Amino acid sequence: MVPTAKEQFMDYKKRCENCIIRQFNSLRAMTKDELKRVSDTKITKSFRKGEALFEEGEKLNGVYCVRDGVSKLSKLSANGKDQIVKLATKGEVMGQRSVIVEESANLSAVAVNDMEVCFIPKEAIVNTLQTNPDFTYEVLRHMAHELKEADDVIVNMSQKTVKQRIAEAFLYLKNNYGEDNEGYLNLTLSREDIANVVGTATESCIRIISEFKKKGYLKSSGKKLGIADEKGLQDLAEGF
Amino acid sequence: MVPTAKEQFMDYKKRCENCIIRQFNSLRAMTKDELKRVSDTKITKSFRKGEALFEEGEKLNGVYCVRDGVSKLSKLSANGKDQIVKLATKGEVMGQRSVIVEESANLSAVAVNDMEVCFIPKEAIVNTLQTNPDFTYEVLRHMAHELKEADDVIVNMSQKTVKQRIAEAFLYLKNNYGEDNEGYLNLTLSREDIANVVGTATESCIRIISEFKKKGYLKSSGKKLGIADEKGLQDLAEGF
DNA sequence: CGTAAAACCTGACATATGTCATTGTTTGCA
DNA sequence: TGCAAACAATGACATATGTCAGGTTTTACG
Repeated sequence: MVPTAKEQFMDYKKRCENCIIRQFNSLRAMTKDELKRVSDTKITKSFRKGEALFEEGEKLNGVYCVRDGVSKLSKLSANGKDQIVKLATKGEVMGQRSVIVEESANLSAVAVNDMEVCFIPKEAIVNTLQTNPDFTYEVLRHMAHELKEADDVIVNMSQKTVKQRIAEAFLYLKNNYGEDNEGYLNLTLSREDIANVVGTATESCIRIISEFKKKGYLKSSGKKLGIADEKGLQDLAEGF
Repeated sequence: MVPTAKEQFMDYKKRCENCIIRQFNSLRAMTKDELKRVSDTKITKSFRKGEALFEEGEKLNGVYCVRDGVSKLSKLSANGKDQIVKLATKGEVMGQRSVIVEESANLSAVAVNDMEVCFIPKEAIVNTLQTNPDFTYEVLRHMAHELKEADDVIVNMSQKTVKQRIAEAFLYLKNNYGEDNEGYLNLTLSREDIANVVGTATESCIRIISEFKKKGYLKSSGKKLGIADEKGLQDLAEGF
């Protein structure tokens, strides 16, 4: 009945109070007690590449905190195409918005690669929102930041050409997910996913990537892609 | 020295506590005392059509609460075109985001028609955010709603054709600003503004509006435009 | 009232982008 | 290991949209 040292250590690591991830999101504004409550109700889940964490229109009973892997948040448009609105990575919390306004999910979340996430039932969140103003304020600041980013995306989507947006997408991937020691991007998205991020047809996306490779902006090795001429891509994204 | 009855009435109307507008925004979550403080520091300002309330990049020292008129919130893109991200009407508060995250404004606000607004210095807002959780939560809910709308705009912008977006824009104008008793839209935007809302060239916008008139979706009388076939426009916007 | 500026309109044309069809290439899995 | 399914690539073509250039009409204002 007495837990072994190893068991104790595993338990320790699984507690939200000790989770490093939390430092990167609004949960850092929670008190020890609140975190304890969250930790007691949370469920760790795994998703394989391609699996959906939740679907557009679904009622969410909690939020998802990403421990590992990347998820795409997308919405199906009337013409049958998926538009990827955002990528969520380690440390990010998905589904906050829906839980706060008590609406069903506006976006679907699908794993881009294998993921490990913590599902936190909404009671713990709503409860804290009602009692801890610091937490509420932190969430508010975060949402304000997301809103700004969304506005910027709107401007890019409507004013930049597909070529510019694809160039930007690659710069984004490098800046947010980094590259390996040979200069290839750590996060590899399919051409279709990239097309869905920038809002274009897959074929157009493929063509432009090929062109970028030919012109020396991008390099490839097997399935991996890398940025060969960052300055060039930046100029392109700016419209030169 | 003793105020007349009329003066007293005017004073009464000018107080935030008695302002009907407030019912439509987060300020309704403020306490009597907080509203009193806001009312004591607020400044009523008028702007004529075309004047800027504030510009992108400017440090905002407060928020703007719209009492009358409409403002366009836009951002200049690299190619020199203005993208209108949002229209703000009676009851809406502009600049909240910037004040909350203490950043300079991400968008410019320009009066679409003559406006009357209340400028509320940020101290009153920040103060209330720190002391009144209900208010913070209300602002949070509002921002969450705006974020959802922004995500939807992203999807529309990247997946719908210009024609669909223009059709949508007119439906939006009707639903949000209504029409007069002859069926003409209450809010008249220039073709250029409409083009900047849907993210297209002014000429393309003009051409499509002409086409809509020819096909009987829209009607016009002088400068005013009206919706002649709502169902038709809806079908068009959906992609039929 | 008259004039300049702004707004609106239209045509001709170039270009970007989407669509469809086909083929080659990689991947995952039995 | 080999095969089917997913992914990537490419050509041919249609179409949507932007650009430039030149008009007309409306509006603002001295």
